[in-house]
Amino acid sequence: MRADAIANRRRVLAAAREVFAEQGVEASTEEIARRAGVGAGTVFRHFPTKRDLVERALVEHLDELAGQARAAAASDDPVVALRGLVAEMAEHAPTKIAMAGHLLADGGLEGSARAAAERMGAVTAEVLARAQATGRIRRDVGVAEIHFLVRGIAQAQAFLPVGPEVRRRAVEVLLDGLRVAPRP
Amino acid sequence: MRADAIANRRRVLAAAREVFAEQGVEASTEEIARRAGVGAGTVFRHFPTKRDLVERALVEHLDELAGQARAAAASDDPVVALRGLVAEMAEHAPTKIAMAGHLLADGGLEGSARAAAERMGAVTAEVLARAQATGRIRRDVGVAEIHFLVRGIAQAQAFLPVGPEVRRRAVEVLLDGLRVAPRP
DNA sequence: ACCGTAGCGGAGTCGGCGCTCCGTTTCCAG
DNA sequence: CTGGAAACGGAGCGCCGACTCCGCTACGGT
Repeated sequence: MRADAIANRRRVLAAAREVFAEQGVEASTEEIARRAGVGAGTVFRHFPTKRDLVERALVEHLDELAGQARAAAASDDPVVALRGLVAEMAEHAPTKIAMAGHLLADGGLEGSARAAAERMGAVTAEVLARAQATGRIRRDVGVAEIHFLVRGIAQAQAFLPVGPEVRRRAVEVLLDGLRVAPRP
Repeated sequence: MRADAIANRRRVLAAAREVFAEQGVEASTEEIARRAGVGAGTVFRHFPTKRDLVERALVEHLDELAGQARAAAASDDPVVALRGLVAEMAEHAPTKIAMAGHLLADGGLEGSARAAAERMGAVTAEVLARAQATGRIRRDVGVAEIHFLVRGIAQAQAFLPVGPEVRRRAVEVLLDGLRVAPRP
């Protein structure tokens, strides 16, 4: 592969992530081409369908998130790690969610996207298990519930942007709900 | 207005709600016309733009929800009423959310849709205030946080359908988080 | 430096959807 | 019953976005 082709591919992917974050997955391919400084043809040569482009962008997003989560998992207090993971996901997930939604609406997650999602799930599972081992986090929730709740928070902001305090308090409520609850 | 026109209008609106619930707001107007057993022209005579159709469907949805919420508010225990409201919203809101999202992406909520949303907010505020008055629900959350969290749960299911137990547990976590929390 | 070819650009094609137009049908007042 | 207005149906228009095609550009091995 020629050097300029590699560079262009990278620029297209970067532009796509930018545009998807700003305008959602509905953004036109031409806008991405413009942002990347290439022609539409070039975009389609590197990513034959829009789905391929979204999929690749999602994989990069997920892997970055998983990386951050692994870093958070290194924290001494597993409960703090869980809090950090949830807060991080809640803040940065909206774009990712939109992309996953687009793929799901178009044949379901497949191949690399599914693999990346599973890597992410594995990290979450590890952090959650360690937090539960301290006895301070309720044991009747699993990765599914965590992802569900976080996906919710992320999604909710994507639709109707909301002040950072509201989001913070919402995350707080979620985290309190995850503690081992006193049954009144 | 002629009798058949009134009947057709109702059939179109009913079909629209059905189709939006099944396929999302992206569904084509023609599908709605087919389902209603009328021509495309008829749909557009009653609802000059797709936006009008979505808006009208959303208002009906919101008012039904508000009605259910008012019924729940009549419960003896205000905390039970809050639980009922949250559970109800979480289960039936996905379609509503999608419609609101579509309107927002196209100029924001306006007129009747905004009014209906405010009616819904008023009911939520009342239920929440009464629950907080018992001293069992934390006072640092407002309607914004409640709607935010519920919107999240609704949204999350719309994207990636999830078993009813997962949703139930998620709602449970949310509700536990809303209690006055012991600070460990 | 040279030239074969990988790669590029962007005008053009195709399909889908919102919306319009008008000849035809249906309702109902007199 | 009947005339005229109200309402209907669905072919057609215009636009937009995904994707293709091909003449041109410029990279890089020799």
